[in-house]
Amino acid sequence: MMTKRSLTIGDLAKATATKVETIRYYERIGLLPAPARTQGNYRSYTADHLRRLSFVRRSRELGFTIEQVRALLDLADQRDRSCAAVDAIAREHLAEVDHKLADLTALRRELDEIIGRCRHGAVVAECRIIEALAPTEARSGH
Amino acid sequence: MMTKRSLTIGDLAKATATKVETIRYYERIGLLPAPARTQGNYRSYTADHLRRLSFVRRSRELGFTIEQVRALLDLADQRDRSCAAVDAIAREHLAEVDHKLADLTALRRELDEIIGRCRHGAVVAECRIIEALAPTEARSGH
DNA sequence: TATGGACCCTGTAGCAACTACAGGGTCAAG
DNA sequence: CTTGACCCTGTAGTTGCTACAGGGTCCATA
Repeated sequence: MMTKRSLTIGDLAKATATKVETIRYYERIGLLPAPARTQGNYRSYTADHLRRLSFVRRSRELGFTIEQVRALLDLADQRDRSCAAVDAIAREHLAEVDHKLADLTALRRELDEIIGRCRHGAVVAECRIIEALAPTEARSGH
Repeated sequence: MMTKRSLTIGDLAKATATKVETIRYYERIGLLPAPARTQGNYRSYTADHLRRLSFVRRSRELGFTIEQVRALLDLADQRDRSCAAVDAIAREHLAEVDHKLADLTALRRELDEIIGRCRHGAVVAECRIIEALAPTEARSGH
């Protein structure tokens, strides 16, 4: 297959499953270099832009923050530097993900427990879910 | 123990581990009713406010959105209505949490796999993590 | 009585990471 | 030559707060 000489912002959007507005946003915050313009002032992207945007999107999918992506891009550009810094960012992110997973798992358990308590008492006044949400010492009635 | 007649916003903040600004924010968006004011124009809260704010905080801790909390509060106020709607909101939220958990678990696995690939090749040019972030068809070299 | 510090007030701007307009211009097909 | 799909800039909205700035109030102590 042959590669197109240049891409419009719409082409790039389609190729990376990104919204046009998001691409412009990435340019504004300096994550994607500003491309050349056509006579009509349209952005004209190259294969390099496509590579870079693909990298950004993949990293974002994996939950890296914009700042982490920025750091990864900087590192990726310095091809003679040690890989250790890249590893560190990825491991740090993994730790964050593990933390979130633990939080979410605990929350899930609690929510499940609360829902399980629901005896489908006819009315809200006897609803065990509502009771569970109202902290003990603030509960009315007793 | 005896209950105080009224609470300042600071008292309420301490009692519910909420920032003062957050309480004012809840009032602004209509989640907490505007309390009476003192001569000096200070907010003067009652035990009802404390109960309601506690409910809000607990719900937020469990990951309900503001709009869900609003719905739960409305339902909690209509004490003669069926408990089914409360149950529905809670179950919907549980489904969302499960979905997030699944996403995060998949992401974790992928991230772990990518990091595991790192052979600590001396330089970024050979970094398997960077390679993994650059999608296959956009990878340079082949 | 003055004053200091802790508290309170309003209003607005900032955060992350986009998304969604409004109000235009450009371009290719028919 | 017009229609419709695309592109442009700039700004405001989203969620759920948080953080000021620039004031006012209250109370205890010197």
